[in-house]
Amino acid sequence: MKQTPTPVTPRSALHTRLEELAFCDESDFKALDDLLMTREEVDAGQWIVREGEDIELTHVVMSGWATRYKTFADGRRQILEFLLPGDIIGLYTVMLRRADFGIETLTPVTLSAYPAASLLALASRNPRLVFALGWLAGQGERRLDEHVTRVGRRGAAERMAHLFVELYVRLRRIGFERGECRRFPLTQVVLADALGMSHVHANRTFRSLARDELVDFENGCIVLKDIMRLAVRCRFDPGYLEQPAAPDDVHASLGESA
Amino acid sequence: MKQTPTPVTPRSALHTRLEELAFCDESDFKALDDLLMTREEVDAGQWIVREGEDIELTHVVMSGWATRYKTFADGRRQILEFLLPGDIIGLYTVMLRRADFGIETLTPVTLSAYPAASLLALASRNPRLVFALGWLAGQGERRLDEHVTRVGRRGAAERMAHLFVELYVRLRRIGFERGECRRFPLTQVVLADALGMSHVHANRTFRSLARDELVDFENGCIVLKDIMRLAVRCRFDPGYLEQPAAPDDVHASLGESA
DNA sequence: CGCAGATTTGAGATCTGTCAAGGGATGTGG
DNA sequence: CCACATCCCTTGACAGATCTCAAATCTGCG
Repeated sequence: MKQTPTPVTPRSALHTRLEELAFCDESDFKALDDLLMTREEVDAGQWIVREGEDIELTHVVMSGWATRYKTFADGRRQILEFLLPGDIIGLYTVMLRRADFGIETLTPVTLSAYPAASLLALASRNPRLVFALGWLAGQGERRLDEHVTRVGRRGAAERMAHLFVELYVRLRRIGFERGECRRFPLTQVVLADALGMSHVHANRTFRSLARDELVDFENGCIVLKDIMRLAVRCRFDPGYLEQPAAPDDVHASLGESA
Repeated sequence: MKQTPTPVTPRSALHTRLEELAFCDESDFKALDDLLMTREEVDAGQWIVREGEDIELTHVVMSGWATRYKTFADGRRQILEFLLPGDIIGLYTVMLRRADFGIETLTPVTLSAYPAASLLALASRNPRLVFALGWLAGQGERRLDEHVTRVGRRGAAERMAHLFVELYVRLRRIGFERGECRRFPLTQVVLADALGMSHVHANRTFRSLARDELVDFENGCIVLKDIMRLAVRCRFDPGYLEQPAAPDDVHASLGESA
C-alpha cells in the first residue's frame, strides 16, 4: 500500500505533465530528478519571490497553491497567474535576472529549485528535456493570453466562471481526484485581484453564481458544484489548455542529438 | 550616403535589441542572418496567422506593425500585444504547434521566417544566440504581465496612456527617431480591443487625453504630444521594459560551450 | 472574551457599454 | 464629375455594470 502524505506526491505533478507530452525518455526524467533534489517547505501566506528582487534560482512548485502578482504603489494588486503543482516559476526570468513580480503562497507549499546554469548544462546532455520545459513555458504563456482576454473582454460572472473551470481542468490534469479538483483555497480578495475587480464586486458575483448553485463556499474553500454548467456559462473553450505533441521535425531534430 | 528605403533597415531592429544584451558575438549574428534569409511582404490588414491554425514557421517582424489577438464566437476581440520590428512571433508556439491566436498586420509588414527545427539545430552551434532569443521571449512575457495589470487594474485614461508610453519606449529602443516613435498607426477600434473597452469609450478616453494636449490625432495616426506628462499621468514605471544583462553564471556556462 | 481577517449587504456615485445618429475622408463605379 | 458605399471618428442619451464607502456578521485564534 502506497504511503502518500500529500494528495500529490512530490515531483509527480511535473512528471505527469511531461509524460503527457510523450517526448522524454527515462534518462530525461532521471536528469530532471537530479536537477530537483532540493526541497523547501513554505507556510501559507509567505513570499517566495519579492517584487523587484534579483532571482538566482528557478523554483518548481511540488505541492500547494501560490500566486504570481504585481502591485502598485497605491496598493492595487493584479494576480497574473495561479501556480499549481508542476508549475515552474520564471523559467526565463532567470535570464532577465530581476523579477518584477511577486510570488506568494496561498497554502503551505513544497518547492524545489535549481540554479539557472544547471539547466543550461543540461541542454547539451538532455536537449529533449530542456525542450519539454520550454514547452511548459509555452503553455504558461497561453494561459496568460487567456487571462488577458478574460480580464479584458468578459463580464464579471463569465470571468469568474472561466477562471474556475480553468483551475479545475489544470488540477484534473495533474492528477487530483474528483473531490480535490473542485476545492480551491481562494479568498474572495484573492479572487478579486485575479479577476481585476473590487472585492465587493467579487463577492456579489460569487453570490450570484452560488444562487444558481454553480459554486458554494464551505470552510473557507470555494467549491465547484456544477462544472458543466459553469463551463456553459462562460462558453469555456479548453483549446488553450490542450497539450499537442511536438511537430515531427522537432522530434527528428532532437532525436539525433540525444 | 546610405540608402534606407524604410525607416528601419531589415533585421536591424532585432540586431539592435540583441546588441543591447551584449551577449552575442559576430558568429552568433552571422548565424542569425543565415537563419533569417527569407523575406516576405504583407499588406496592411492581412492575416499572418489565423486563429486555430497549425504553425510550422516562426516569424520575425522586420518592419511594420502587427497585432496578436484572440476573438470570441460572438465577435468580441482582445488584442494580446502589438508586434513591432524585431519581435518574434511565437518563439515556442512552434513547440505547441497550434496557434490559438491570430496575427494581423496594421501596416504593410516585412517578415522573415524559419522552421522550428532550424533553431534547435542552432542550439548546439550557437547556444548563446538561442539563449538570447529566449531572453527576448522573456521580455515578451513581461510585457504580457504588464498588459494584464493594465487591463485589470487601471482606469481607462491611465490604461491608454500607459500603452502609449510603452509603445513609445519600445520604438525608441529599436532605433526610431524622435518623430517616428510618437506616431502610431492605430485605429480607435484597435485601441479599444487592446485596452478591453468599447470603441465608444476608447474614443471618449482618447478625446479626454487630447483635450489635455497629451495626444492628438493627425492623418489617421495617433500622435503623442507630451510623453513626460503621459508617463506621469499613468505613473509609468519602465522597469518591466528594462534589459538587464544575463547573470554571471549563465555567461560562464555558455562561454564554455561556445 | 476580544481581535483580526473574511464575507456579506446596502446605498449612492462613477464608470462604462449600448444604441443611435451625424460627419468626414476615401474609394469605386457610372 | 457625381452618386454611392465604406470605414472611421465623434457625440448624446440612457441603461447597466462596477466602485467606493460604510457597516453588520461571522469565524478562527490566542
